[in-house]
Amino acid sequence: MVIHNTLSGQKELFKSGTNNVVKIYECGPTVYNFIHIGNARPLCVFDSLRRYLIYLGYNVIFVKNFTDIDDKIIKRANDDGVPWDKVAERFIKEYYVDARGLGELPPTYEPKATENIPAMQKIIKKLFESGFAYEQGDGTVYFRTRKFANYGQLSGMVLEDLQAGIRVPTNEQKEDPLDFVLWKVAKQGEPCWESPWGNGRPGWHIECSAMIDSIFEDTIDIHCGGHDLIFPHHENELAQYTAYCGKPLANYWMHNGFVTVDSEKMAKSVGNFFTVREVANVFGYMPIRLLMLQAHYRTPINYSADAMKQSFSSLQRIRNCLELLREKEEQTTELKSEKQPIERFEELEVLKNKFFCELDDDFNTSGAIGVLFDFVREVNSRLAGAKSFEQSYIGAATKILGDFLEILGLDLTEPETFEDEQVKLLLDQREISRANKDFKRADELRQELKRMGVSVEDTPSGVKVRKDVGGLHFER
RNA sequence: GGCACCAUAGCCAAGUGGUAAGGCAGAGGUCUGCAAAACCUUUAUUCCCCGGUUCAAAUCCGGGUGGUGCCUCCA
Repeated sequence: MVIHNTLSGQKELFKSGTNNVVKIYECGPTVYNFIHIGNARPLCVFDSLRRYLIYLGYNVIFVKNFTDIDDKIIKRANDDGVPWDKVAERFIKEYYVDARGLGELPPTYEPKATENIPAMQKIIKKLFESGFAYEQGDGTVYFRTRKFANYGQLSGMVLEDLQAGIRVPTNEQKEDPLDFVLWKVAKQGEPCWESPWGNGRPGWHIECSAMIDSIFEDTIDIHCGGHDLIFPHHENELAQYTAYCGKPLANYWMHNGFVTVDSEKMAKSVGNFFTVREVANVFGYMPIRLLMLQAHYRTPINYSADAMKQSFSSLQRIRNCLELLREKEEQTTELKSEKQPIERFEELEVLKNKFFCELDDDFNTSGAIGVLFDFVREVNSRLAGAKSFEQSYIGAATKILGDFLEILGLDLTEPETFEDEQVKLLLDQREISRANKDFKRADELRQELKRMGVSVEDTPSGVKVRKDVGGLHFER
């Protein structure tokens, strides 16, 4: 497998650590709000990467943190009039709802910043000893950026070309405008922890370095996150970690492209964001996941309600194929009592190999999904034309398709349910009309159901009901 | 100013030297009471523009055009 390493700017052959262990760290959310569609992208992409590595037989240790102390959390707490830790607690809970909904496997470890303060202080102390850290009068501690020779190696930035303060006013306290905060002095009424430099709280960048150090105790294999984290966040993490222990922080750096709205970055600060929750309430979680994986992870994705509809419809095609396989499977087991061993079918094996070739090339999920649809066509056409059901073919196809979906994290097992009494009533009425050969009335009822977002199919094995994309409206 | 990135059909989107995957939407056909699903056929003589290299370019090189991100909040 080759992956694009931000550090080198090139695709590199992926090599794991000893004993097939792969250590991955993803920068997790700052928990001050619901996650938005943009946040969903690294979540889906790197979860699928993890799933693929597991499939390949690696022992993956996956760590994702919660930034549970931060300016924005404090602000939200003040705005809402609740304690800051209650804000964090609340949105961690909400995060879990969305993360599990999107099909993320629970990370191996989910450290919280507030539970790793000693680990951060340990690093800062060491940086003081080696002269990389300095304290200003009020108790704020900074990192001496220019002392770290390789600063800029990840982002390709050259110190002289950086325009400090172009976006945020520079701080006069710093020796150099490019220095960044390791430890912030506590302001009146803000949460704080004791430290040798007085009461305060950690800077943002130190959190991740410290959590990686305390959990992995060594260079990790893959560090991933959004493209916007390359500079300064990951650059700073890398600098302070290497200054601290002399080792690289990660062997491979992977960064996903943005989700945009009208070609503009989706961000909470811009206000053009859609939360995962509100979109999932209309379309469901899996169409969001498919949308995230349908483009290569490094290219931008433009979010729109139309894109969600397309994704929803695409997913139905896969779901139909799964259901077809399931139905045929049920029919065959009636004919044959003994399970046959899974055979290999040349045409299926070819597609299976193509699928993995795509993923092996810088985790090209877009190409892989293209192969998945080729696979769906192959299965559909084979089963549609089959006079007698071939149990071994169905078994093989079900297994391979199941593996594809497992790797992509697309869970289509949940049946679509219609608890609506009105829907049930109309369906019953339609069946009565059909039984009486009153097809005009039956067709009217089908039209009415469609307007309600329910599509009705008459099949030899009975009436099939499902959500209709025409019934999905996303309004703000 | 520096760094990074993007432009492929009505829409979404792979493809980085060998003659344009896949999905959605549309059209015609098979099947169906009619539909739907599924299958078959069909939808880009061409990949933002202009040069160049090559037997061969969406792909490499040079120059444009349009758009985006980062430069201490950000996935």
